[in-house]
Order: sequence, then C-alpha cells, then structure tokens
Amino acid sequence: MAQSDTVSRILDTAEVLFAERGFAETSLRNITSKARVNLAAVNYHFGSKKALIQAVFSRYLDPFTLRFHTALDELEARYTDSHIPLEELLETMATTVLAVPAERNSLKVFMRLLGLAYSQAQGHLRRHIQEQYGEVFARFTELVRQATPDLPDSERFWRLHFMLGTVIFTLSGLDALRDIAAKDYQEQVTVRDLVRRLRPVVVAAMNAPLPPAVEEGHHANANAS
Amino acid sequence: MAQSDTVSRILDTAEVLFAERGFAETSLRNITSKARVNLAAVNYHFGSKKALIQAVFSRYLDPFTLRFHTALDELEARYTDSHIPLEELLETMATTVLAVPAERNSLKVFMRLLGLAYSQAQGHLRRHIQEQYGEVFARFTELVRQATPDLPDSERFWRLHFMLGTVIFTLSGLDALRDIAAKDYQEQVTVRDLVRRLRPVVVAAMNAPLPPAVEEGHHANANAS
DNA sequence: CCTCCAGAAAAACGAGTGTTTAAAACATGC
DNA sequence: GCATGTTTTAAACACTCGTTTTTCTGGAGG
Repeated sequence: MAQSDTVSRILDTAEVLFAERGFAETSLRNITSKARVNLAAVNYHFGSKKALIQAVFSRYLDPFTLRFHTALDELEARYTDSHIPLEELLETMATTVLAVPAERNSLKVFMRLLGLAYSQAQGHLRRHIQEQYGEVFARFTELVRQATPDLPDSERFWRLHFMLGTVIFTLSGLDALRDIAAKDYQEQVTVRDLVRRLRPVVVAAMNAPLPPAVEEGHHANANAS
Repeated sequence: MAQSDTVSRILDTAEVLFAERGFAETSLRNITSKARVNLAAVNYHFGSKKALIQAVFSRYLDPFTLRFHTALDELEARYTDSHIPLEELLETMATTVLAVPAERNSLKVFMRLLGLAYSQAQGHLRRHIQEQYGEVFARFTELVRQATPDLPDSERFWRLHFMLGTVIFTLSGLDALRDIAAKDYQEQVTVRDLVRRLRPVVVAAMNAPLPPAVEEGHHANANAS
C-alpha cells in the first residue's frame, strides 16, 4: 500500500456512495462506517467534506487528463498537414474515457460523478473542475473547431454541449435505463455497447444541417432569469 | 385566490429554491421563511417534505399532460391514413413544453426540476413521475415508433433517451451555458432560440445510420453493478 | 528509558434538520 | 354569542449533520 490505506478506503467507499446518492445525501458517518474507519479520519486526512469530494474527482480526472493529452499528442502527430477528422477525435475521447476507470472497477461511478458535478449545487466543485481541467477541454474543442470548419462557432458550441448532455445523461442514468431496456427488449446492455450506439448519433448530430436563420419581427418571449 | 394562498406561496417559493439548489439542500425553513409562512404550514398542508416535492412537480406536469394529450389528439385527427412525421411529433412536444410555464414565469425552473428528478437520488420522485405520467410518455413513444418504422425498437429506445438527455441537460443548465455563450460569442440566447437550434440536431440524431453490428468473440468488460 | 509524534479512536459540540404538539386566532353556521 | 371546524403560530422534540477536541496507541530516534 503506497497510501496510508485508510485514505484509499475512504476514497473507495466515498466514490461509490456519492455516485449512488449524491453528495448532500451521503454523510461522513455513512462513509466512515461502511469503510470501517473512524469518523474523524475524513477531517484528519482531507480537511473537510468538500475537500474529500474534490479528492474523489481528482483520482479520476488526473489520470484522464494525462492520458487524453498524450492521446491528442499522438493524434496531432499523425495528422501534421491535414485536420484530424471529427470521428477520430470522438473515438479518441471515447477510448480515453473508457480506459480510465478500467483500472478501478466502474465506469458507471465515473459517469455518475460527472453527472452529479453538473446537476448538484456544489458550486465549489464546478469551480474546482473548471480550474483544474478546463485546459484539456479547451484543447479538445479547438481541435473540434478545426475538424468542423463549416460550422459557425456558436453553433458548434451549442452542439458540443448538446452531445455532452447526451453522453452524461445517458451514462449517468444508465442503471435505471438499463433495467427498462432489459425488461422491454430482452437485451443486456454494456457500456461499450452504448458507446457503439452513441457514435453514429453524435456524428450525425454534429453534422446536422444548420437551423433556419431567425426571422426578424418575431420577438422572443421574455423568459429571462 | 382559489387556493388558501399560503399553499401557493409555499409552492411558488419551493419550486424556485428547489430549482436553484436541489431538494436535499433546500430546507423547509428556507422555504417557509422566504415565503413568509409558518414552518409548520408545510406539514399541515402537504403532510411531508416529500409530498411537497411531488406537489411542485404536479403543478407543472398535470397541465402539461393535459395539453399534450389534446395536442396529440389533434395531430392524430390530421393524419388518419398516414403516419405522423417525426418532425411534427417533435414540434408538437416542443410547443407543448414551451406553453406550460408560459403561465408561470419560468421555463428554466421547469427544466431544472426535470433535470433534478433524474439526477437526484429521490427514488420516491422517480416512482411518482413514472406512475403519474408514464402513460402520456408511452403514447408519445408509440407514435414515434410509427414515425420511424425502419429503426429497430431497441435503437429507437436508446436514441429517444439520448435526445431526452440533450434537451434536459441543455435547458436545465442553461444559465451557466448562456453566460459562457454570451461572453464568447456576443449573443444573447433565448429558450426559443435554443429550441430552433435543437430541432435539426434531434432530427439528424434520430435518423442517423445504424451502428455496425456487434462482433462476436469480443467479450465486453464486466462493468456490472 | 524516555521523548516525540503521526495516526486512530471516542466523545462532545453547536448548528441545523423534518416533524409533532398544543395553544391561539380566525372564519363559518346556527 | 356561542360552538365548530379550519388555519396559523410558537415551541419543543428527537435526530443527524460536519467539525473539533481530547485521549490513547504504537513505533522511530536520541
């Protein structure tokens, strides 16, 4: 054991419980009792619950950014004089995402955590992720920009987020959906199977025809704030 | 006031706070103090916090299902001998979704709530929504099935949920995204504008080519449970 | 041997939670 | 005007929460 063992026991238990129930709904007593560790250990080793949450994310995202950067390096080396095709970029991202939790036991946990990071309040988390991992995301979007030169910038921005929603929503709610699918269609869906299904959909969505230009005169309703 | 006024003050305040911070993060004291109502009023009028959460949803979803059923009735009346085109179905759904919170003040709140219903633990909520509003959703998916006869059932199931993820994720996280978009692309995005952008993307995604058949022999990794 | 100190353990702290109780205020019908 | 049922109020209850404090344990180094 490189780490004090108590630390990793806490992290292992915390990530599972967080993924199952969310952050606010998971108490430190839940974590420490299931990890068979003293309650005070969390505050001793991590300082606070917030810091524990961030540590859980870092354990996934640090290896991810590392791998993703090198994967993009290789990709750029292979396409020195032409742009990297969109399919290649998406494929690389998918492969990297799938590779990270292979060491650990669950991609599902990783995805649930990402979904929670977006949907739960936890402002500190969004800030932490933005600061820590915004750079690699910016690099990726820049490559996507080069791969889709015909798309207006704003349109590409929105479509990327549309697809982000697709992936995170589907994979983070996978268990519930999998149950329904298994019941109605007698098929057991694996994560890799879902990624296979996602690929053509995402590509088609990114390459969809542009929406009609906005008509003047029609004033939008005021749903601000 | 048709209702006791206390009841609607609670609901008005609760939906906003829930949408902003989630269910667990919003206490009854938050709600009652902001609504300038006695703490015990929630338990008196609704019975429990869980029941209050469900009541907040019902106030949006009951009118929605009503409108959506009649909208689908009209649609079916217009297409007695041919199938309703997919575009028409999506258009109708979008229109109905947009119509509901027009009476109230915020579509954003409605979408945030839907997003929370999926991502937060709150098992009772998912069950309540499923039982109460599963029927209209089933009717819609059946019409989508008739509109896309070439799509295998399981494929359509997943693609519908992909698109559900797109819409809920985008519209429920709209505020944050809108800020970024406004900063980077100097454009002020309205909800209707987003729906306009969503339409071609969703249609293209639903009509995307089928994924390649699974190769035998490649055994998927065991990411179960 | 004794000191030192990181780590684990138990206990307590104060704040905040949903819910219940019991009394007060109000409205309605006779 | 009094009794009736409904709504509002303040107070208390019984927990649970994250965090802090204090004590205890077990090796390492002088």
